Amino acid sequence: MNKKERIIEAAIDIFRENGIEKTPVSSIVKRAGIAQGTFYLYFSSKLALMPAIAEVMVEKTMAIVEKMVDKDAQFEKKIEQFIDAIFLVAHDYNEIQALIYSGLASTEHLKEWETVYAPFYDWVSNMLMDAAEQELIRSSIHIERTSKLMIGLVESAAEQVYLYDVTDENEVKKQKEEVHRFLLHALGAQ
Amino acid sequence: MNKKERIIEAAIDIFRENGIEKTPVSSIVKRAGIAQGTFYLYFSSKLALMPAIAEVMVEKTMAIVEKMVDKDAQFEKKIEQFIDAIFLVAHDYNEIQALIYSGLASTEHLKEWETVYAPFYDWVSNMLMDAAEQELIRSSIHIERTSKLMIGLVESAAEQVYLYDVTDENEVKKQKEEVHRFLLHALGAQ
Amino acid sequence: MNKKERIIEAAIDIFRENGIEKTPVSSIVKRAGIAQGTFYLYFSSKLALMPAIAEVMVEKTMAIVEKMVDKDAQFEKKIEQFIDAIFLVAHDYNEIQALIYSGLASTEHLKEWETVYAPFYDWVSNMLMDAAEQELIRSSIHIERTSKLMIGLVESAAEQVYLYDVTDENEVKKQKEEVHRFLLHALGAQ
Amino acid sequence: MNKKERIIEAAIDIFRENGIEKTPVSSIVKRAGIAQGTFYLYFSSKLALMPAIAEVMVEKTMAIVEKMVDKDAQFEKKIEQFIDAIFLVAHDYNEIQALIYSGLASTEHLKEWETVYAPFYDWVSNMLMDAAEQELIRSSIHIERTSKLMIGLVESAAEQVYLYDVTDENEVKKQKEEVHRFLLHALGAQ
DNA sequence: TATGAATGAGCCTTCATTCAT
DNA sequence: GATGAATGAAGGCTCATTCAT
Repeated sequence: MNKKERIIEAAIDIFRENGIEKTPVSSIVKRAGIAQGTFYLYFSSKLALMPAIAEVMVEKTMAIVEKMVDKDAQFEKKIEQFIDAIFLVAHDYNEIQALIYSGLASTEHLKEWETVYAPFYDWVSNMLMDAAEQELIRSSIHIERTSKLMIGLVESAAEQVYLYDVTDENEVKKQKEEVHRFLLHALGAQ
Repeated sequence: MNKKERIIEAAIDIFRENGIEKTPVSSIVKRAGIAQGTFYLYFSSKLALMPAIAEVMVEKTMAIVEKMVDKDAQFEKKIEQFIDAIFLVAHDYNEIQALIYSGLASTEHLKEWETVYAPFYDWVSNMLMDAAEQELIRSSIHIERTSKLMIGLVESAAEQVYLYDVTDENEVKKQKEEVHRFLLHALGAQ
Repeated sequence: MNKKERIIEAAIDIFRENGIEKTPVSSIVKRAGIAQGTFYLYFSSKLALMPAIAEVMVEKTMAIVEKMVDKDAQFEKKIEQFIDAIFLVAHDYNEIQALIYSGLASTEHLKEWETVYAPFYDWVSNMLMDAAEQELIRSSIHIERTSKLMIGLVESAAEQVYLYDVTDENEVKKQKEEVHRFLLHALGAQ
Repeated sequence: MNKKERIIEAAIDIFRENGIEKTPVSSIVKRAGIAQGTFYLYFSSKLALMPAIAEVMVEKTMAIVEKMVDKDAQFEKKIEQFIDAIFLVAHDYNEIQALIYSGLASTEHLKEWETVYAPFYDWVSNMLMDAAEQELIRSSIHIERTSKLMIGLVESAAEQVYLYDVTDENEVKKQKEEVHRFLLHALGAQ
């Protein structure tokens, strides 16, 4: 693995453990096994790391979603699998997820983040579009807007569960079911 | 206004302007018009300020929501007003909101935050309960869980709009309408 | 002695030993017997120290000049004493002198430096004016300009001697005499 | 042009723009169009570059002086042209000049610098010697010493003008005239 | 209670220099 | 000779916190 990737992976790891603001560059480079100065060969500043991390996080998220959602399943099932996937990501990348959506990172990179997120929004949009063509969801839906609402809903639901160290699996299951029902009704799925 | 309140108000003001991590205690006390050392008479550390801020923020949020949502309006209208209120709060307290939900503040205070948020969840729960009693929403709803989902949905929708400096009022209006439709369907409102 | 003065004196001392660019703030504060952070209570940056140092240096220079130049001596004698004084200062504050005239310090403070130097220029101007009134020097002299030339001449002469670690006292004496003759002729002194 | 020369020229250029201490080796090599490591094939350190620069600077200075001072002109005219030349150099190479005379560069290379400057001192000495032989200047002059005084005088006069961003051409002209008169009298030129 | 000068640990960043290719 | 990625020591500066008054 090249140095740049090692920096990003190391940063994600430590950010998950200690939070972002509390993580000095020195920790990142130590974990990455490189010298302090090397960091700045690849990123102009600590902040410039963020878009790269967001990108990797989106890739990870999409990989999990694509793996868990069965292309050929029924729509209801797909939604269930989608929820499972998002909850899994939220569970594993609690801190990072929070960062990415919180906008706490410098506003200078916000524009880049939209670009970075585009593929994920597109993926959900496509799923909705298929459903719309098959008339499985209500016709009044604006696909792009709704795809974002859907992602926001499920992610915030997952965060609510995991942010407070919920370890009761049953509680998680019930939350997922509630989201599932909520979402299916929202989409007007029969 | 006593010193403690002045500290909190000053902190909220500057956090909105400069972000939280970039706001030193020295700025807060300057704005509050007190001495540096005085801060520590009221808060044991900079971090200990956060729950107090969250509390005030929730109070502000509830004040706005209660003011904007007409108790006697029809359910659909109430939902619309609720969305308007949350969007307004998100617009004015972008950065703070982000903090509160992101859990970026020390995990030590997370428990307190749940307590702090309780009244807001209760308020929404009550609104849903009324609607449930009048059979205005589907019976399969779990009130408490759904109240959180609802808040999460609307807040994330608002953030998606305001995070990226959207100034196009028409765009905001469309987003609100989409959320409205989405939410009414989710609740099974006739 | 208060902290600000201690910083300035410490800085002058270490600058003389190690040069300016090679002196870290940490050395200055250690010598001054204060904490690193305290430095920044009195000077906004390392560079902001320079005008204060220049001021102290000018004060030191003027103190020596005023002490060594006998108000009631004859003009020729006064010039001799003036040269002695400048050579003494140059000998003791080699490095600092170099700094002050080299303009290596940030151009941002150059304007302040002119102000700082003003009293020294004035002092020499007054000496020349007295001589002019008594018709001891040529009438074609522009007092202000010439006072600066005179200072520049003597200081550069002293630097030429001391910059290269000249320890031969006889050599120094001859240089002084040459400057004396050069200067008296330049001024058209009879 | 070979690499060594390219390094020197590049260094002089950037030093003039940004100052010496603020110029990293990386900038020099970039401007010179060579690799970072290549620098150290020609100079053992950044500091070792200084004598080479001084040498080139002296060459440039002498080239300008020799070009501007008319060998066959009258002595008074020659002095005027000499002053013009030094002012021109000071104007163009402000920062570098300062370095060279300030001794701020490592004292380890000071000896070399004297050698480097020798030809310039010799040139002025020769001019004075010619004048002395023709009895155009006072006989009490010690040629070598006076040549250095003369250079010191004119350069400090030029620095005083250009250090403070004087752009008023008339002011510069007056300063030159004052120096001219001052110097002619100092030399006892009829 | 209130003050605010003082502290000093710790962070981000720069940059001269090295060395494997 | 030439390269340029990598190094890591060092420096300027910030800021939460303390404490004598």
